[in-house]
Amino acid sequence: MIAPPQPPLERFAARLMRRSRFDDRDRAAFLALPAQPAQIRAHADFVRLGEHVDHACLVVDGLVARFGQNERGDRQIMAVHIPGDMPDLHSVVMSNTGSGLHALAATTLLRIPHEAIRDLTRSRPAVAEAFWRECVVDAAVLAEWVLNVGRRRALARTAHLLCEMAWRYGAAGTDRAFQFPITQEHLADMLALTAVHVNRTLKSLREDRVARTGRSMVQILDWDRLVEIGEFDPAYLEAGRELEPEASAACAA
Amino acid sequence: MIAPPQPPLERFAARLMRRSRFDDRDRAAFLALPAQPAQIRAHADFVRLGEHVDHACLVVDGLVARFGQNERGDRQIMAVHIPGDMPDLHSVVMSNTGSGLHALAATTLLRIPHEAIRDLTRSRPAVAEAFWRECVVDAAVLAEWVLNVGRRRALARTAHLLCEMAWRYGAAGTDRAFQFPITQEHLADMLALTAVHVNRTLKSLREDRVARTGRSMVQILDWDRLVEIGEFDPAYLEAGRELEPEASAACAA
DNA sequence: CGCAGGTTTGAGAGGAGTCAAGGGTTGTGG
DNA sequence: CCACAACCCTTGACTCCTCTCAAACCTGCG
Repeated sequence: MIAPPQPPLERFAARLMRRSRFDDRDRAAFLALPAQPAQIRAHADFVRLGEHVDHACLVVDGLVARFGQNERGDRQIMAVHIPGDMPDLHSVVMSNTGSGLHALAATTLLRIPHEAIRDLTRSRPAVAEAFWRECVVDAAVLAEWVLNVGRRRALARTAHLLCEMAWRYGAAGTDRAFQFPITQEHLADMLALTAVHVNRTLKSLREDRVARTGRSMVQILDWDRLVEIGEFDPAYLEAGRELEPEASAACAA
Repeated sequence: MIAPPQPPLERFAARLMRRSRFDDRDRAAFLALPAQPAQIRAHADFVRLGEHVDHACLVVDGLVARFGQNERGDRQIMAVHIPGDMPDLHSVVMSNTGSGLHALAATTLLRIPHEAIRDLTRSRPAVAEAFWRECVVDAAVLAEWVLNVGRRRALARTAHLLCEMAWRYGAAGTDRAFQFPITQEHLADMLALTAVHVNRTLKSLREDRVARTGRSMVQILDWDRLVEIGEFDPAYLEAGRELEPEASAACAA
């Protein structure tokens, strides 16, 4: 069941190689990974809470959230994954994580069997290290979320999230915009606020001409102020990038 | 600079092998890791915020917190590490994490150079996978902390933390106790509360005869109620343990 | 056109923060 | 062995950020 190299896998390989060094054989072995495409409709939970999975997925297009919930059913989104991310790469070495995956928008995935990934990492140490590093970068984002949710007020917290997403989409800067098709309810689940309070917070950012959020877009009107309000420092997102130190330092505050 | 096998490393090897499979050569290579002991006094930051490190540490004795802080200087503890843990194993593949390490109590460490760990993982895939898995387990705890801080009230949040620590110390159960030498200030930094509110919350647990906290000990008076209040489910702590499914399931709620 | 889902706004309640003071413990030095 | 200092814990009163409940308003779509 070896599939021919697919463009999304090529893109992910390129992404991995920004942070980790692959030789030609690593790259070839990686691209030989079997992968099965899947379409997920918006607002579907495609991995339920606590479910065991035997494959990891790569986001080709769309937006995916990893979530948990308390006993009252209040959801908490713990991570957001954009195209090029693998939301549950961790499941390769720990198959039951107790969290679920939800499509925030219509999403295209590539499913890759755990078994194939394990075989690959056992034969190619550089690939194993790259996957390890991806998981560690995800954990660094998670750590920043603990800080954000725990020690920042609603306004700073919201601004910080917008900064993070803008940065990850490569859209950091004044008068830039990016696709972010989520409801205020979903934002609330990311920020550990209520939808009502998210609404008021976004209103404040809008009225102060800092950022404007719409149905499916976020427009940044004043990047510097957004960074200042959100206490944003992209170091935690860039830390894995020893390989191209010069890249994307241009739009920093 | 190869050191003779040290007891703490032996203990950590045993711990790794609960979750990951090592053969004799993996184990021998692991035990040959060079390690330098270090004593840290209580309440010292031994890795400052944003500092680059060239070694990872193993907690031999004591208690270590990984922390971040907002611009006001409010600290947020993102992880607590007990003897046998490696608080910054992630730094092997991502050397600048933007968080610091703090000794919550007098602590003995073993420092292991990144270079040695990298050499080991490149030659022994099983060890690389074990380290990857350890990082993923840490990330699972981190994800649970996002949920805890984001979606649980002070009482539940505090109870959940006590449950987690009891479980990790192997002291889960009614009328059991464990060493946990931290101040209410430190608890507040873990729970994203103020010390004053932590105090009131602990008072409530004490008065309801659920748990009693002292200077250096936590006594659990009613494990079942503590689990119920904290909505605690140890699945996220046990998920990495495919190798000994029967172990420590006895004290569950 | 009308419905469903999402957004916006208001009013009131409540959980946690802030400020401040007093009381305990622990450790140290005289 | 006592005394003191430092640190931590405890409690009260008040404030304020965020939640809750509720209603009205969009807006895209069947």
